[in-house]
Amino acid sequence: MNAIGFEHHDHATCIASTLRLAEDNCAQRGLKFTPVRRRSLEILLREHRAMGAYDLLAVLADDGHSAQPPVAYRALDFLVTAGFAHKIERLNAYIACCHLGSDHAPAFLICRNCRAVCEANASQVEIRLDAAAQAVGFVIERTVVEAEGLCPNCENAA
Amino acid sequence: MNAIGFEHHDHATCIASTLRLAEDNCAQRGLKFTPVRRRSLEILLREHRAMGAYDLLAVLADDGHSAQPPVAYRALDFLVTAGFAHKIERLNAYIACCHLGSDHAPAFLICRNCRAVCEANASQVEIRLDAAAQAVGFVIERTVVEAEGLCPNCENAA
DNA sequence: GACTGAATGTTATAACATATCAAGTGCTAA
DNA sequence: TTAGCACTTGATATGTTATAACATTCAGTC
Repeated sequence: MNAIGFEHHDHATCIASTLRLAEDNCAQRGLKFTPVRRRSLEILLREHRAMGAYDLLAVLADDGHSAQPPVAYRALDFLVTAGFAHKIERLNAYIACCHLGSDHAPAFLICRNCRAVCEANASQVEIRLDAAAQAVGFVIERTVVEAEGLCPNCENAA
Repeated sequence: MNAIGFEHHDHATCIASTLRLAEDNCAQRGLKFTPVRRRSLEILLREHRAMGAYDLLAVLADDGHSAQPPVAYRALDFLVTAGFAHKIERLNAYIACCHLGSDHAPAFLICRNCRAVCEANASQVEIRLDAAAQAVGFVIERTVVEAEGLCPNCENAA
């Protein structure tokens, strides 16, 4: 399991390359990467932390887009379904995917202080859970793994 | 990892014994197991599935209790904090704990069709996640593990 | 141009959760 | 015994998250 998320990086490049990846991915799969969807992903990437649907909506509104809730929820639904973003259930918030392109089982480390979110790989966790599920005849379709605590920055500050 | 939840059992006994356990537990720890709190746990135990706060509230109201949201949320907060119930983040709902008394890391198998919830033990999952977190300097305080899919009953019905 | 299906616009409302302040309850220590 | 304190409950209001429902637009295709 590896984890990326609390350290700094070249953000402008990261945004641009991820958007391009998403574009290609949509082209391949015949999905429509419309302006609102593209812009929504860009906003999530720029923030690089969990955003509520209404946070996203506010930014979209500043852009001059229609500012009704369904606009944000539809865009988020598209991004999540396409695998470009994840929902953080614990926060009722959304975050751009760090591993776009690779089929993966995400796990999240969520700082309860600053809301920073780090996406890790949970494939091993999932395998383990899957075995337990099979034992009782349960068929897993999706798994949520979210750990809440303190990130290195907040831990040190405390 | 073991899992209890989709099979039948002696429900009346299960409710009574769990309530007694909770009572004893509160006495030991100096917590107040007030009527609303006791009744809330009893309702959750009786349902034996994830209930929304407003579902609980409706039942409390039928009892003649005050029917304002804070009543339900306070009771649920007490039960969750005391370890007598868990919140299912995926459903924004609450369920009575199956392993009352034992300090445990819960994992849930959630049926997307009938909302049945099975509580499993996720201690091994947690150990694994904890190792990954330490690698990036993250301190885990609580872990949410929720798998969504189809329970045996719904799987067979489909 | 007319049909079709997907995406978007718009209004309204459902569902989930908390802030705040007032009032009651039970303990304890002067 | 009663004054003070901590905690619980009552009540009102409001904040936050999410979706239902229906109208409209738009791109692709026949």
